[in-house]
Amino acid sequence: MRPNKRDELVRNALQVFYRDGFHATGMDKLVAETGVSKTSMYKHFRTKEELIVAALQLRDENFRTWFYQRIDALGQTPAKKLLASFDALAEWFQEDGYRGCMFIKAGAEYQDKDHPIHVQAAEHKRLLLEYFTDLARAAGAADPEKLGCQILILKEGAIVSAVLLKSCDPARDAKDAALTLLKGALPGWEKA
Amino acid sequence: MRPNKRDELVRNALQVFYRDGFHATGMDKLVAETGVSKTSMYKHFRTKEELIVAALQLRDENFRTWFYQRIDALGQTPAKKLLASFDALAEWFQEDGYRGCMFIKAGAEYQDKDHPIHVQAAEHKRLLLEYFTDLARAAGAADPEKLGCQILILKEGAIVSAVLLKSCDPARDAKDAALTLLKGALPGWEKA
DNA sequence: GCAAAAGTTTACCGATCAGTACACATTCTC
DNA sequence: GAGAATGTGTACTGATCGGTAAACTTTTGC
Repeated sequence: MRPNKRDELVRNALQVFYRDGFHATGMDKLVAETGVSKTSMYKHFRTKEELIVAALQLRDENFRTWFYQRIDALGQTPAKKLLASFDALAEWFQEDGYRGCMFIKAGAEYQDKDHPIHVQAAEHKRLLLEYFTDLARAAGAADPEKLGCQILILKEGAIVSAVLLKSCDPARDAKDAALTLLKGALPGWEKA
Repeated sequence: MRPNKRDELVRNALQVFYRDGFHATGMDKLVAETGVSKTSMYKHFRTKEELIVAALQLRDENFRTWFYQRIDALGQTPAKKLLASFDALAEWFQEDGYRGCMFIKAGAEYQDKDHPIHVQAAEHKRLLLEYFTDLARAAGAADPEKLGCQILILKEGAIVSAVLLKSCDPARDAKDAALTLLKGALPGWEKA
């Protein structure tokens, strides 16, 4: 097991950054919480920034793998998969440690558009947009770019609302909205 | 001019927090950028946290006042006002200093739901939800709570997407989505 | 079994963090 | 014009920030 400690470090650091935020997490806290010595950390990553980027890359991989798998399991056709996205989101929102989207938070803490961390966050959203757009195209939408973007907007809005609102059910309402959009965009398609 | 410096402090601190973030903004930077001495700051606010809460209260007042005014100017009926929200958002997104929603960022940096800063952010979203729900009710929606929440989800999603996506136009796509939702929710209503 | 790679502990660096103490200046109220 | 707010600059606290140095221990490959 050669690249062991490095991966373990990134995996554990990811949890801490997600739970506590980026600026609020110091390297000393990471030493305490990951069990990896500071010297080792700086042997693998030259700066805290590089460690954050690595954590975001892992998060992107983990999240999209999980998300796509749940969608495939919950929806059988492209159109139904677009809808099923929101069922997957509902499952996520109910998890104990749910704290919103790590990439929205990364973009919020590192706002400079050229900053590597911001770039990494933007790339995650680009990949999701591509995924939804591909599904919309496969479903036969006349304007898959627009429908894909709208589904993404609903997803991001639901994620934010699930953090900051207590009096409504964003996953359900976003899903219903998506259903309405699908009915409008997919002429020959009715009823989920 | 009695309560002068305090308001000036909050007004300037608001700009810095919005531009640079909360954890990333130290009190010394605020001294340099607001021209208010540290001693004075701590005479008005016992902690940095209290200053942030005051800045968020001002931001809430400023933003909602501006937002509601633009909506009233751009839309004449309740339904058209709901649509016009996204025209107002489009104007905001195009501003030079646009850096997303300050309350989403506040909620992202202070994730504990009981934290005063998080509470303040949630309150802002609650007020917006109430506003949209009232408009949906006035427009004659059968389920104004749901429609209001969906409009809010579209708004939050557009705000986030306007920060992290470069290849699409979230304000336009969200507006089109809102139009589709309105057509579905308002039986006797057609064409904006 | 041996050497190199990878990891560890401990102590440290200068800078910055939020927050305070104190002595002095300005301004408002009456 | 006196007293009370309200403001200021400067210097400071102890803690923490990101990052480094050096000496030591464990694991790994061959």
